[in-house]
Amino acid sequence: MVKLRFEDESTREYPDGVSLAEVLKDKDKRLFKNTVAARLDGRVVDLSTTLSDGDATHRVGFVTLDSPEGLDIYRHSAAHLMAQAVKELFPGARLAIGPTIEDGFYYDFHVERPFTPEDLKKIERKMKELVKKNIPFEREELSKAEALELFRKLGEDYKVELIEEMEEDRVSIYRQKDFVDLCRGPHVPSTGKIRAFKLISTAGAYWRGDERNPMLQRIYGTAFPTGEELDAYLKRLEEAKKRDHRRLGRELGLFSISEDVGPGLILWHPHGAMVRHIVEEFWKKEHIRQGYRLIYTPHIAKIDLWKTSGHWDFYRENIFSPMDVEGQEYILKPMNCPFHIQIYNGEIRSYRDLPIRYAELGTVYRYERSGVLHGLLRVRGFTQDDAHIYLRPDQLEEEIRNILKFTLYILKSFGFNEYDIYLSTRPERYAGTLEDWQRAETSLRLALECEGLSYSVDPGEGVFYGPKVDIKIKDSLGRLWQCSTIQVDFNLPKRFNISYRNEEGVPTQPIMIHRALMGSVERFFGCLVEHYAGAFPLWLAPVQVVVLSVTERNTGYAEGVYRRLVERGIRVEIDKRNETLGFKIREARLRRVPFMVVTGDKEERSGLISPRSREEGELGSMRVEEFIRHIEEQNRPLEGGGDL
RNA sequence: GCCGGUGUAGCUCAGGGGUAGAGCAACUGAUUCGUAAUCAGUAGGUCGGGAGUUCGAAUCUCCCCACCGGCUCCA
Repeated sequence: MVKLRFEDESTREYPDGVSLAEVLKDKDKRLFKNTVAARLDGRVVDLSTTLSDGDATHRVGFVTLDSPEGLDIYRHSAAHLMAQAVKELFPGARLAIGPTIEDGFYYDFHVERPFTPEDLKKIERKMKELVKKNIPFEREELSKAEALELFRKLGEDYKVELIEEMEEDRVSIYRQKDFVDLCRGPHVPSTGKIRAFKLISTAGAYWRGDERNPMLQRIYGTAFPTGEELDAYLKRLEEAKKRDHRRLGRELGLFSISEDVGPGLILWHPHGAMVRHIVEEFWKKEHIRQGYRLIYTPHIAKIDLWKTSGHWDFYRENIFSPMDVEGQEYILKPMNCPFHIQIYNGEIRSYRDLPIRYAELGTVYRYERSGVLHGLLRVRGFTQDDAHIYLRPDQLEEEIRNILKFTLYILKSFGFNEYDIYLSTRPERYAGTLEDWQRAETSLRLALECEGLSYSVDPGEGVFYGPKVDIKIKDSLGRLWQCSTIQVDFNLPKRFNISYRNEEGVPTQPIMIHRALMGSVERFFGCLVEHYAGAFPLWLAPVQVVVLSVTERNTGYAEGVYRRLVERGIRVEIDKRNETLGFKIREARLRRVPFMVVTGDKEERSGLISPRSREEGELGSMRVEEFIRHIEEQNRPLEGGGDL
């Protein structure tokens, strides 16, 4: 007999050899349909797992489709289903890996010819056939040697490679009829369990993500418990595309990229430029409040500066080719730091001067490979909201905490409350001493913890010159873009041999911190557009108010109202075209203007105006002064520009 | 850079070997209108660029360029 204790604390006994599926049917038949796996003594296992006598009582639970864990198992099984279909249609295909990802799964194959969109349809049809056949997922455990022999015989050399690197001596495989895959599992009981799925796209992907390896063909797909949920997901994707900053950038007159100018180079149109201007003004004001000194530096400089900094050695593939100036080589700057160092180095610094904080909206140019450009989010010329801080070791911890607070304050001011934080630690090749690194990593960690932030650690992903904290923001399709970055640098101070005089008057090397809060103005603005779906809050809106005349009779009155708003510094436009009010409102709404002011005969007679808000609709009639007060109250960053 | 896809009017898209179409936008005129599209007319394109096949190419082939989705890389 097997003794089981369920999650509801009830216990029951079953005969030896009972499977968890049978247990489930006995325990709760209704649950069966939605259950994909079981939890046995804390491990997630297949429902087909059989139990035999044991001294202890087993703890048993069930994993259902409505849990994230259950959905993940379900999607992983869908990936196997897809692989089975691919193998049936393309017997020469070799299997690589097929994990689940957020919202779906993929599988990588080595094939002679890349998949076409038609192939996807065929594969999808084959998957449906296999679902109808309701083929069981059968688990089998083998020794490593047996597994190697099996996959060698099958010609699955990627699997062989994976097994060879495994540390365990036993591995598990899953079979669906003739299809075999190396897999830890668990899986749903049979293909018939998989109900709603769709293959989304194909893409080339390097084996193990290394471009020196062969390129495999990846198929992305997704699966949901029901067709309705799948449709809802696909619809959500469509909706998200409407928030794409590239689309809104054109529709709202924010920016453009011209083939004649060159890829990755941004033309800021008046509305986009206005938002940028407001963002930059806010940024400067806040930096001055935080004790930064604003500086400006050139766009080109002699190449030697970059040789000294090490960028020419380490970063050359991203630097545009040098240009010849009177026999001297100059380059477009890919980074601002060497300039800031020059300014620091311009005079002798005392320990009393530190920390020195130089901030610049510094435009840099980097050669990015053509396939990686992406609207405003990945470009070849961009403006970093850069700063370099020179400080004594004893100041490191406090300064990092201040920077982190400042960063979060800036992000919050623009409405960003969701982001992913990463701490990247020491890589194999590094500059500076182990002690330096430990101190810097601890400071970064401590700062994150003091702010109560959850973060992931990217071990060994730090830059060679120091550890860093990055904050990434999601775009409308959930892709992450690194914006804020705080990097400790032990390298440049040494390379440029910068120093301050310590208390004994001895030249001492300061630590340098690079930091960008928004990352780059372009990327940040792109994220901002998607975050607000183009509907900027009042303080950022390029046009805050549009005055709408109802008929041509009212033009004069409308102009008067318009002038009064302009005089108060409100960003206002007037629409006195010979169009219906409905038409003008529609246009202003499509432009996401926060306020419209209707001025018709009625208003003219009473000397009032009828404002309409983007969010709340009609606000009723009021005096111009009252409306202005309303606007002025709301015309500020979300945090109100208060103290940190 | 690599894999796949796409490129037709300012925008969204149809057409698919016999020399180009719609809607919206633009322009002109009429209308003078009350909270998401008033009506009518006009104009607008060497079909991304180049080469080739052909009597004839926007359409077929090749090479480039740009964009889109991934991979790699990154703010």
